[in-house]
Order: sequence, then structure tokens, then C-alpha cells
Amino acid sequence: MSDYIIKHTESSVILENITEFSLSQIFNCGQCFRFNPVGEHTYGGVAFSKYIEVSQHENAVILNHVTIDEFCTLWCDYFDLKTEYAEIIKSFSYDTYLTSASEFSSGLRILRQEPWETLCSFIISQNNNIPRIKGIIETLSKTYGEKVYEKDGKEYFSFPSAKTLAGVGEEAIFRLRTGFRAKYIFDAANKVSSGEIDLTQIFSMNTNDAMQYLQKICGVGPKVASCVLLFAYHKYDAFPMDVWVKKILSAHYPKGTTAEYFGPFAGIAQQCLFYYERCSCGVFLNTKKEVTL
DNA sequence: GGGCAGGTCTAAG
DNA sequence: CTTAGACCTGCC
Repeated sequence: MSDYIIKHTESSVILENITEFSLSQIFNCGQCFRFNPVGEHTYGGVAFSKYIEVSQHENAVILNHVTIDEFCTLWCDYFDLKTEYAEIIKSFSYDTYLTSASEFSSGLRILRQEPWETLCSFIISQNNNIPRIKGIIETLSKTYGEKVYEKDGKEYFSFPSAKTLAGVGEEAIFRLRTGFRAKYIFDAANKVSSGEIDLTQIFSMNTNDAMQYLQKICGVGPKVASCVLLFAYHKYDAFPMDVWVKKILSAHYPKGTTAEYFGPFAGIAQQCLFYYERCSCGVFLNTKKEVTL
């Protein structure tokens, strides 16, 4: 992995000989709600207020609308390209079920997403389904974000800042069909924009302290907090305990198995187990798009 | 049409 | 400390 080849033009970066990288796994494992298929083997979306398109053909990945400088300072980390996933997967060999899951999910990478957007997204995710989660995030961005790109009449928007959402008020957030989550989003926006919660500080906190800290926000419990820590801060030991993982644990592991059992990369193990389980249930095969692939 | 969705809050024991 | 219910909404 470390010896992939980087080439570039003025506005695109090409990565050759890349391994442990699958766009469909990365964007369909449920960590990210902002990228959608825009063509054959291509996903487009907005992150860090920039629109990019990413295509993959076997071991070659092309990032469009990306300069080599932006790749080095942002997208390389966004796609977690400095981490040796092959080594991590190898470290799971003590567990046969996890080995199967991680080999099946070997193209999965934990994206390094924006803390504020990730926090909001997973507040929205509670007691909700993926199509609606995506819809709400899209509406929030369209209504209160800024237009960052336009193509074929389709407009793309950044995710609104905490300050913006605090400013528009709970009622306005509720009107976007966010339901009972409106007051949670508003509380998060207030605490973050006022500095009561400093999202930057979390980078230097340990996972336990960060879990407690994030849960000061109304509507943030252990599941949402651990998703934020894993998907925005790369705290790989954060272990989101959702209904699927509970199901997996009760079906394949002894009673009382905890996150600690999975070690320092428990979060990555969780994603592999989650993806493996959901694929075997056919959850990701339900859309017409996926069936044709 | 009713149940359900990648949780969390609140009110009770 | 643990455990039910309720919760907005939209899509299967």
C-alpha cells in the first residue's frame, strides 16, 4: 500500500497500484452520507466544502477536481491512505469470524471526515434509515450551506456551519423534516459555535474522555459519540455499538464480549463486521443501481 | 397501511 | 443502575 504510484495533471490525481481500496465499500459501509454514484465506477460528492469525483478501475484510482497540493494536504488523509490496512487485517487473524469479515471487507477504509458534519450526520442517523438520513443532510446543505459546484444543472452545497445552524434556530431546522432531532441539532450547533464544546480539542483527547465530552450534547449518546470519534477523528478504538453489531455479537461471540476484545483497531473491526453482515442480508443489494453492478 | 429504521431521552422501579 | 415507551418522518 505504501508504495502506490502518484501521478497528476492540473486538476486530477491518479493513484496506481493501490491496494486495500474499494470505492463501493468505502462509500456503502454507512460511514458517509454525502457521496453518490455519478457514473460508471465513479462517485461524486462534497467534503470540506469541495466537490470531488473519484473513479476506480481495479488498482487505479482517479480523483478529479483535485490538485496535487490538495491531495497531499487533504484527500490523502481523507481516504486514510497512510494507514496500512493489510497489517490491520492481518492483526485480526486471532479470530476466525473477524478474519472472514475483514477479508470480505478488505477494500474498506475509514474516511477522515469533518468533525462538525460528522457529529450532525450521526445525530440525524438515530432511529432513522439511510435514504432519509441522506435526504435530511442534503436538504440542510441546500438550504443553509453554500454552493460549491454546479454541473449539468445540478448544484452541490457545503454542509452548513455550526454558527449558521445556531443562527437559524430550532424551528427552522424542524421545518426541514428533521423531526425530534431538530432540538438535538440545534443544541449541538449552539454548544459548538459558542465554544462550550470545542471540536478541535477532541483530536488530543483519549477515546474515553472524548466519549464523555461529546455526550454533553443533547441527543448524543454512546453510539453517536463513537461514530464521530471513529469517522472524524480516526480514533480506531472507538467501537459503535449499534443494533447490527449487537446482533453479530450475540450470534457469533460469547456472551459478554466487549469492544476491548477487538483491541486497538476495534472500530475497523466493527466496520468490517457491519459491512459483512449487511451484505449477507442483502441490505446493500436492494437498490436498482446496485443490482446492475 | 402498519412496521420499522445504524438511538437517546425520560420517567419509573 | 436497568428498563420500558415515546419520538418525527418516509419508504418498504
